[in-house]
Amino acid sequence: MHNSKLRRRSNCPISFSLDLLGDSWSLLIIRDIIFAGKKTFGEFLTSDEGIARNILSNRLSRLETIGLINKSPHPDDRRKDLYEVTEAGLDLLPVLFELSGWGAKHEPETADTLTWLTDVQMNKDSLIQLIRQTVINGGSVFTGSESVINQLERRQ
Amino acid sequence: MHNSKLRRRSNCPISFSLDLLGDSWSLLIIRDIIFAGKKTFGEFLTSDEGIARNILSNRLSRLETIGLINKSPHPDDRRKDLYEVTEAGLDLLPVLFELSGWGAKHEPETADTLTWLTDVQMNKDSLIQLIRQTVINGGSVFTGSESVINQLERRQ
DNA sequence: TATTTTCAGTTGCAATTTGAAACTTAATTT
DNA sequence: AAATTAAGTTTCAAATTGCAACTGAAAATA
Repeated sequence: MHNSKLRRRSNCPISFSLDLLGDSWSLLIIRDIIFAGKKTFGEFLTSDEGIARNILSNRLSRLETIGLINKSPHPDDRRKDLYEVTEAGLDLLPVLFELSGWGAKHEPETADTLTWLTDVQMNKDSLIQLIRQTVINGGSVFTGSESVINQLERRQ
Repeated sequence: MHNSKLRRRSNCPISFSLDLLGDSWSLLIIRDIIFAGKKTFGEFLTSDEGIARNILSNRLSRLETIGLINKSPHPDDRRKDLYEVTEAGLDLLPVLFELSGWGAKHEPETADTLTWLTDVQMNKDSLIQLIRQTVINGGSVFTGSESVINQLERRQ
């Protein structure tokens, strides 16, 4: 609820980003939306990392306050809400890619998930643009018929 | 000392990176070394964000355990140690740049610090390579006579 | 319609982490 | 020899985390 930790520690942009995102869950939620197409509380709960319900609740409202995600009523089920990433949230794509690249390089066991990316013969900016458009249109990188991977396969 | 939190939550490379770096201090230490040329405990303490001594101590030993920094005796003062970034730590440069870019975009007040970067007419990979070499040689981005900014100025 | 199940979130509580300040020990400076 | 500086450690209160049980509303089932 009341949102704590809104004080900027310094005027450094890296520090500012970490003020908002410097914990081990926030970016995973953004990842889940963009890559796995997750949209509801229950879907976030099922991720491998096993976030606790109260932490999830806290992070979702914080991300909403910050303006990285939007919450809206689910059209088909009034118990649920729909969480979607904003443009500002999509601006984190390069951060996610670099974190992913670093992790995959330094713990190769984790690299399987995204070999597709390094395989893709595509300008990085174009790829990011494609992902943005896909997600804006309700899709995601990995899931759904209009997933980014499907689109890329179709193009080949 | 005993280093807790070494269990990987999942096989996702982003999650893995956050297992190691998902807090609000670790990346700031790497930033201080690379950008501000800080090398000693006392220098890290003076950063604007105001890290506490015990947290700093904890993070330095963790970063060393992970292999992102090296610790060695200070040649001129046996009370001090010298902390230097490793190649794996330098691999975080793209992450730092993207976090910086995101922060500067979404909180323009923090952008002053790095306008120099956006101004630089230089291939991004080349810039990163220049920074790596500079830091490997004991320099940093902003400080010292062989700083990256000095080198860039000389080139113009 | 009545009952059961599902869903999102909250609450309570123990364990861990954080943060500030005082303290320790060794080395350097005066 | 005495005072100062440096890197950490210790102590303790406050905040955060994580787990499990609970709640209330809506949906599904019988």
